[in-house]
Amino acid sequence: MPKVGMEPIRRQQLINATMAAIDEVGLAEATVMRIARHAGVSAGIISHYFCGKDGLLEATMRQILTDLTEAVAVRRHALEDDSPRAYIGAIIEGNFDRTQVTGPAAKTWLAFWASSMHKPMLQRLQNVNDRRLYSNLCHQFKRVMPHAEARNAARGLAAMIDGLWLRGALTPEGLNAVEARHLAHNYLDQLFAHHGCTKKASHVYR
Amino acid sequence: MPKVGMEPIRRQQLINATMAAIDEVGLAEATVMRIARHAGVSAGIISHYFCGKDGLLEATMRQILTDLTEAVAVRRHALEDDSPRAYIGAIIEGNFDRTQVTGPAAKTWLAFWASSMHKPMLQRLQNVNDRRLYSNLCHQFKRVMPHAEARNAARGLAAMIDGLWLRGALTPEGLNAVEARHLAHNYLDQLFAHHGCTKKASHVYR
DNA sequence: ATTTTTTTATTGAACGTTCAATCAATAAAA
DNA sequence: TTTTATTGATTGAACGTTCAATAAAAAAAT
Repeated sequence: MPKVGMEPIRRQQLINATMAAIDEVGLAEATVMRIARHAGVSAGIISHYFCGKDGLLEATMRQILTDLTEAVAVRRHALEDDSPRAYIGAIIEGNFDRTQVTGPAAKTWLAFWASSMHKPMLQRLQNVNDRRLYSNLCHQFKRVMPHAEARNAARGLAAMIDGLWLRGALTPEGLNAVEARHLAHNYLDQLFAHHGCTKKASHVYR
Repeated sequence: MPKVGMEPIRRQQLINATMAAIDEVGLAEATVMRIARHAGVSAGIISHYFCGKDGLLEATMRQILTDLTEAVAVRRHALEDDSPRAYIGAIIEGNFDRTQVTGPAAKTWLAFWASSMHKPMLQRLQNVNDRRLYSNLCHQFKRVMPHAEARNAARGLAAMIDGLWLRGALTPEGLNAVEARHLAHNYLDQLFAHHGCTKKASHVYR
C-alpha cells in the first residue's frame, strides 16, 4: 500500500522488528525474512531502506546507543544540584532505564556486544559510547578525589554497571532493575566513603 | 597417518582450534572448515568425533568452564587460612587466571555468553556455573555479615567480576589482569569494611 | 621376518539446505 | 500518467553433514 513518506515509518518498524527477532531467536537466526515478517513487510524492503542486512543491524545498534545516551541526558538535566554524586547517580539511573532494561533491548545489546569484537563498524560505535561513559565518570570523580584514584573509581563503576547488565540479560527472568540500581548506588557510596568524602546518598531506593 | 588412540588428541586439538577460530573471526564465521584448517585436519572429522558442529561447540564451552573451576580450586587448596576474605580472594584470583584471561579463551567465553541466551544446552552450562559462583560467594559472606547483606555482596562481586571480564574481552588490547584483580580486591575490601561500620558512610576508611 | 588380514583414522567430493541480495513486475497514490 | 512503494520468485554463494574410498598401523598368519 504505497504512500509517500513511508521511509521513516518503515525504518523504525524494521529496527523494532530486528530487536524483536533477536530477542526471540538470537542474532544468528535473525534472518532478513524473520525480521521482515515481524514488521509485516517483505524481505526485499530491507535492502531498499538499509542497503542490506548489515545496514539494518548497524542502524539498530545506533538506535540502542542513542536511546541510552538520551536516557542519561534526561536525568542529568533534571538534576537540581550539580554535585558529582548527583551527576554520577544520574548516569546510573539512565543506564538502568526501563526502555533499555526491557527484554528485547537488553538481549540485542548483549548480542551486539559479542558481535562487535569482530565487526569494525560495531566496534567503533561501541568504543565511542564506552569512552564517553568512562570519560564522564572520570571527570566527576576527579572533582572529589586524586586523579589516579578517580580513574580506578571510574573503571570500577563502569565494570559494575556492565556486569549488572550482562547478568541481567542472561538471567531468564530478565534484569531486576531495582536491585541492580541499588547495588550500583551502594558501590558508588562506598567509592565516595572510601575516599573520605562523608557526603552520603540522599537517594531513595524503591 | 592413522594411529590408535587418536581420539583424545584430536578432541583437544579441535577444541583449541575452535577457540582460535572464534578469536580470529568470531563465532558467526567460525565454520567447520575454518576450525578444521586450524587443527590441520579435514572438516569431516568434526562430525566423527563430536557428532556435528554443535557437539564441538558444547565441548568447547565445557572445557572453558572446567578450566575456570580448576583455576579457582587450585588457589583454594593453596590457602593457609580459611578466612572468608582469603577464600573469596582465591575466587577472584582464579577468575583472572592467566589461561582464562588470554585472548582466545576470553573472546570465546563472551561469544558463548551471548549464544547461551538462545541455546538451551549452553544456557544450562552457563547457569550451573553461575549459580556455583554465587553460592560460594554467598556462603563466605554469610560467615561475617547478615544474610540479606551477604546476598547483596555476593551479587555485587559477581557482577563486578563479570563486568571486568566483559570489558576486558571487548578492549582491543585485551584484559589487564593486574588492574582487574586490583579493582576486584578493592571492592571486596570495601564490602568487608562497609559491613564493619554503620551502614551509612559517616566514617573514613583507609 | 615377511606377508596377509583386520582395524582404525581420515579424507574430500557430493548433496541438500539456507540465506542475503537482486530485480522485473505490480499496485497504489499523486 | 507519472511517481513512489512494495513484492516475491530467482540466483548464486556458503554452509554442515554424509559416506564411499583410502591409507596407515596393528594384528594375525605364514
